[in-house]
Amino acid sequence: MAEPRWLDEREERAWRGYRRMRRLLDLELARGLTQDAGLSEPDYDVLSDLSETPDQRLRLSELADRMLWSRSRLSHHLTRMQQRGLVAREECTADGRGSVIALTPAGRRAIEAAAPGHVAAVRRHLIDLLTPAEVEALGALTHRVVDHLAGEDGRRARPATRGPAA
Amino acid sequence: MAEPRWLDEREERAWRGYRRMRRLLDLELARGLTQDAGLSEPDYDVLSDLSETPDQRLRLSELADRMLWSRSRLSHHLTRMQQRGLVAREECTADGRGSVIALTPAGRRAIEAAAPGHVAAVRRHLIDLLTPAEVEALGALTHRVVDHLAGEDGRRARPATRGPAA
DNA sequence: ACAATGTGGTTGACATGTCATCGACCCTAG
DNA sequence: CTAGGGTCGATGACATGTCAACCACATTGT
Repeated sequence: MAEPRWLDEREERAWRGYRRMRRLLDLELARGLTQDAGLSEPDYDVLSDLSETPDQRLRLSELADRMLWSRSRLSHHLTRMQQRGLVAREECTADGRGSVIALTPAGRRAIEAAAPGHVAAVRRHLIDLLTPAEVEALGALTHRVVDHLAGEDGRRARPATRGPAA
Repeated sequence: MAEPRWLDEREERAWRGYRRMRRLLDLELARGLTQDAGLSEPDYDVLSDLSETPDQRLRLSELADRMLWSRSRLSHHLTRMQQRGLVAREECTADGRGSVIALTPAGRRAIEAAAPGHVAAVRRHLIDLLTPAEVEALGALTHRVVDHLAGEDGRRARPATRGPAA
């Protein structure tokens, strides 16, 4: 691999734009969330995924898989959220090792309070700046990349250690 | 703000896709970098920005601004990179407070060794999966978002404290 | 039944990022 | 020239994420 195909001007522009957008958008959304809801983005994601579930509760590993987090990270984060009363750990009847994470009433209140402002921010700083065609293209392109990464070589890219690669 | 405009199906798809892509792509690129160059993504970014500069050196705050990092974060990170011999801190003749960050020979070797593989990975996992039209669209859309965030309300979204917004 | 092995989750040590603060220095007004 | 106020960068305390064990339980084969 002496000389690879470097990025041409357009590709470079897309790549740099992506990185910059990533950073700025993150800062802005995080700022909004903490400011008017006292939540971090990770907090929001956890609460959001939990609240979308029929029973308001999920096995830790199920939640970790959905979020693409390592179990370790999630466990640490849940400990902190639990101390703030946003979630609760329950025993798993089906599997003695397991841990079921449940949204508490306070957690539900927090996500319901945060969601409108957060969605509005996502619109204001991203979605509403795009044409319908661009929204469509972004959806298509990101899903293609995700499928690619989750497929073929995706086993290596997982946060959790699950690969049969030893 | 009782009931905001929630995201419709397409918007939701784009937003979720973006978040997932973000996470998976990051994991994969970071994995590649550490594996075959012993660098983290932040390391790579620092070295990359430094190496693109005519003199291989930049003022700390100039570098921080380009990277959209806080000076504090950069200072901490540079301390670690300095200990590994990748960069050096030099005194700034023009401003006694200032600090000039220089790429060391080892740093240059590291970035040159890492770049081909990294670019190849960016191609393999992103750019080459996109049609030319999508590359173009991604460039356009990200830049529009960046301009929006860096402009109007961008002063608030900066990592460094610089805004006259008090 | 029970050893061997695998999996779910937690934990501690450590790497990294954030925030507030500080000392050193620059700049401008008087 | 010098006092006041700002900026540059470093630092310490703390929040967060990663990695490698580890324990408890489940599962499998015999």
